[in-house]
Amino acid sequence: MFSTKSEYGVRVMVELARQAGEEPLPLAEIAERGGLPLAYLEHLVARLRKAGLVDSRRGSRGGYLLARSPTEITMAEVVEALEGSIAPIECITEGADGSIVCARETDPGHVCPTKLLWTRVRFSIVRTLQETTLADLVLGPSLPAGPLSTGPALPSLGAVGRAVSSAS
Amino acid sequence: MFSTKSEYGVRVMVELARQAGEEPLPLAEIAERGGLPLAYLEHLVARLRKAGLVDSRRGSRGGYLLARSPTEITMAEVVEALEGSIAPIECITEGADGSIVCARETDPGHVCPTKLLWTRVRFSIVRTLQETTLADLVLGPSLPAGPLSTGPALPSLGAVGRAVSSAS
DNA sequence: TGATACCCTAGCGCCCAGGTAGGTATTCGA
DNA sequence: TCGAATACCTACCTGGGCGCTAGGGTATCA
Repeated sequence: MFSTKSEYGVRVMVELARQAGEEPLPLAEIAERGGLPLAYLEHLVARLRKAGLVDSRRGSRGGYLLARSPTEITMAEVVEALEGSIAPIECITEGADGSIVCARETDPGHVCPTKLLWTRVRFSIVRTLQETTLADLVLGPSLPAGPLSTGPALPSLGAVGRAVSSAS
Repeated sequence: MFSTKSEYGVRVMVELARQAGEEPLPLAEIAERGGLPLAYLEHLVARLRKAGLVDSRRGSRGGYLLARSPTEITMAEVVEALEGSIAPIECITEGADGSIVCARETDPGHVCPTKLLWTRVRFSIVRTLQETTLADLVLGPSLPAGPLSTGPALPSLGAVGRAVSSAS
């Protein structure tokens, strides 16, 4: 699924959001708070900057700031900046015109029977990422266990064969 | 994202669904039709069999059949059987009781600010996989662009929140 | 009795996520 | 004016896992 690029990158954004309106936050500070490797964060924050999600101030007393209000930054932007693109499976990509392209449908006339599935999955992921803003994460625990948050139940999943084997 | 295990495995299931009710379908036949490596498919179909999704007949004139009707087989079952678990990111797993566990929340009291995001994403993926049955893929293009399909529109946030909360 | 097909275990190569290293450029405070 | 602090850049390394192969064994049918 999503790599640690997204995991770390989102954490960086959350830290910056908590700093909002104040002085720029040095990356070393973020790395220390989260126990994350500084040198690696530099790569990630570079992507965020090129995507226009954060601004930077060089030199002493420098650091990073959000380029916009947390309410105007969606997780879709953040994750796409970090991962490069959002695709549930390799054979599915988004064309320049926004259409979904399946690598298995090279020769026209042959329809990929699984395209419907991956298109649906991709759509639901993108929609969720677009509907979640940075502000949602910062407000975080204040939410009284929101509709999508930590609820224990995934009702029918338990009925789905043996429930997740990897987690103990 | 999902690996080719899911990609190939779902294709195998679709081929079996198309054969439904008839004689068992040899794996070599499936491999040839899809241009997929036979020896690799054997690993995948073994998982599907252990998950109770397909039945097998050994010997000459043998092969594989669906264990149930295509309408009763969800993609959540198929993907979970193939991938082992469904998690958008490594630090998120599903506990035995169905609750979502975040590896970053080891010490109690410390709340992971990104858990909300990954929980939402995971939930939307699982829901989509559960709502899509094997029959949907076999019928394929006959569907008039269902609610989750390729439509460009992005509905409002509130709608999804409530829809999901009712499911739990 | 052979041919067909499922079934199991072991192992291998390549790619890349994840991280390190070392340098340069810019800004601030004293 | 200097040096500390910080962003910014390029190159490199490394382990693990995905995707696949190899080579058997075992059940069933003609």
